[in-house]
Amino acid sequence: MTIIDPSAETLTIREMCDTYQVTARTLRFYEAKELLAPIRSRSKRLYTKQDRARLQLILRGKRFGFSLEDIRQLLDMYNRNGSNQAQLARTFDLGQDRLAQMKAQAAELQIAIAELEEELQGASAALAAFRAAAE
Amino acid sequence: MTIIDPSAETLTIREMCDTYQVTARTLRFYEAKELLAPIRSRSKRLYTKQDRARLQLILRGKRFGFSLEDIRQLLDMYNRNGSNQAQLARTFDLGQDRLAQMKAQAAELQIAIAELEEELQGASAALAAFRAAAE
DNA sequence: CGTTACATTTACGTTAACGTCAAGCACTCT
DNA sequence: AGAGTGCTTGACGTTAACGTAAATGTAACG
Repeated sequence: MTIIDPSAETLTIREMCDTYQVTARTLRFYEAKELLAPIRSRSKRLYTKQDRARLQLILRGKRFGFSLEDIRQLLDMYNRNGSNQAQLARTFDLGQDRLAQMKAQAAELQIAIAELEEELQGASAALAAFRAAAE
Repeated sequence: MTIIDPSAETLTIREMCDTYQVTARTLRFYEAKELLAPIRSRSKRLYTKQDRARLQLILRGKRFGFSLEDIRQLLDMYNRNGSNQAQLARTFDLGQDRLAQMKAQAAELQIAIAELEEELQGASAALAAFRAAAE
């Protein structure tokens, strides 16, 4: 028999919005894209702990510029959804590719940071000269 | 005979496309957005060495997810366009902010890389188990 | 039972960064 | 002169990730 679990730590859509700084539209949009699947209590959405974990992963993915479609596929891996070997192998490969991309991006980013710092050195010197002249 | 224009320090739009792997539409689009300003030889665009340098900066900026509008502002800094102190100071601040953002992004990226690597460890182990069972 | 306060669905609007025609010059070769 | 090619300027189309508005539902409060 299925117990309804009164201690259900579920959040309403509004509580989710406040907690994670997203709009209700965003949550429904993610659901439409099959990134989330909250339970429904008579036409209302209820977000479980798993839903919240998924949302956090989604938001983290977005911070790195991954598309929602990318994220949807990555979520499968994080969930070890790959119940069969072929599926698991595919998501594994996908993760490998992504990892390589991220490392490349990190390397480029380091270079860009160094270059920008150098630029700012020059700008800083120019500013100092200006201020000295304004004396 | 066709003169090859020995002093040709300029490239046509097509040569630019081939050299930098962008479409003509893209180059015209950047021009409309005031990121580029090639000279015109009787209704035709000619790209100078400076134009090419700018394009390279644009493309590099894009690789890091900067918007074209962001890039347009950064170009001002790279060009030391800030002929007056106020302008220079503003672009300098803009660069500072950008640098901070990039460093934060780099830090987050490192964390994400570590996490993803860990995930892949698990997935790899699961795959190995599968293959062993298939023996 | 009416009002207030959110929820939900449906659907059109928005922005960025181009893609994709369409129609017309301007050459150059034949 | 005619044909072909490349370049030009519109101008509408496209995708992602939501925003925003309208119409409707429902739950709790007094």
